[in-house]
Amino acid sequence: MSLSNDIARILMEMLENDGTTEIQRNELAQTLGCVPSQINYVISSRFTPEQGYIVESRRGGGGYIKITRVQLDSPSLIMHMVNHIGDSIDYSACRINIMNLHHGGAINAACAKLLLAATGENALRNLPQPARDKVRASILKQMLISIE
Amino acid sequence: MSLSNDIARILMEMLENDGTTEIQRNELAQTLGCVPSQINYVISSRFTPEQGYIVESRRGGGGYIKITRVQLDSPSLIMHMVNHIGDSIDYSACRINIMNLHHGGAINAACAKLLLAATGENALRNLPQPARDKVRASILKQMLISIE
DNA sequence: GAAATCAAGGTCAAAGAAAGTCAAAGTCAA
DNA sequence: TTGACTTTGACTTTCTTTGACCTTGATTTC
Repeated sequence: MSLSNDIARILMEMLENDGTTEIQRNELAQTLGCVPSQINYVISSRFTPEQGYIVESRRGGGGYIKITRVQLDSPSLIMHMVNHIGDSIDYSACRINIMNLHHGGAINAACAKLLLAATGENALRNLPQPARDKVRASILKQMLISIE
Repeated sequence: MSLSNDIARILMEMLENDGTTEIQRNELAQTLGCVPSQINYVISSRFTPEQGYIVESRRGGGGYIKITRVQLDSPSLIMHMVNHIGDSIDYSACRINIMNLHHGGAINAACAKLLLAATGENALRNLPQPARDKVRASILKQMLISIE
C-alpha cells in the first residue's frame, strides 16, 4: 500500500484511545522515513472537516500538530451537512442550512445566531465573489465541526 | 514540552492563590536553569495586558517583577473589544482576545469555540495574506456584535 | 554628599527549532 | 495518455532560546 495510507493508518491508531493525538511532525517523519511535508499531505487529504477531524498546530520550538476526531454521536445532522456543503456556498443556501439545523434541534438559537453572523454578507463584504462563497463554505464547515 | 511553556505554567500556579505574584527574575531563572531574559520572553508573550495581566517591575537591589491578573468585568467588555479590533487582526491576537472574553466571563465555552473555529487559520486558509486578516477582523466583529 | 560599586531587571538581535507552502516530478489506473 | 493522487525538497514563517550589553536603584566609600 502507499506511504500515505500507512501514515494515515498510524495516525488513526494514535487517535483510537481518546480521539485525540498530538505529534511532532519532524519526529514522526523521521521514524517513518519520509519527508516531513508528507505528513501535511496526509493530514490535508485525509483528516479534513468532512471526515470529522479538527487540526490545530503550532510552529517553533515545542511545536506540534494536534488532531482531534469529533465524536459523531447521533446520526448527526451536522456531519451530514458538513459533507454536503462542497467547497463553495452562497449566502441564501447557507442560511437555509443553518435554519434547518436549528429547527431540526441540532443546534440552539445562540449557536445559529453565531453561524449566521460569521457567514453573513456583512462579515464577508470585502471579498469579491468567487472567493466569498468559498470562504463561507470553509468557515461554515470549521464551525460546524467544532460543535460537539 | 517547551521551556517557555513550563515557565508559563509555573507562573500561572503562582498566580492561582490570589491572582498576584512577585518574583525575583534571576533567582527564578536560576532554579529553572535558564537564562534570565527567558523570563522576560515568557512574560511578554503570555502575560500581556491583552491577556488580562498587569506587570510591574523594579530594577536595582531588591528588584522584582510583579504579575497581577486583572479582574475582567462586564459584558460591555465585548463592545469595548469590538471598538478596538480595527480592520485587520492576525490569528494570534484574535485568539488571545477570544480567550480573554471567555476568561472574563463575557462568553461561554461553546461560544468561544465557535469564534475560534470561524476565525482560525483553517477556516481562512485559502485567502492570501492582506485579505485574510481583514476578513478575520470583519468576521470577529460581526460575531461579537451578534452576541449581545 | 558625591562618586564608585553592586544588584537587580530590560532590550535586542542572532541562532535554533519547529511547522507550513508550493511546485515539480513521479505513479498508476481508467 | 491523461488526470488524479503521491512523493520530494527547497524555501518561508513562526515561535523559542541564548547571550552580550544597557539602565536603574541601593549601598558603600571617601
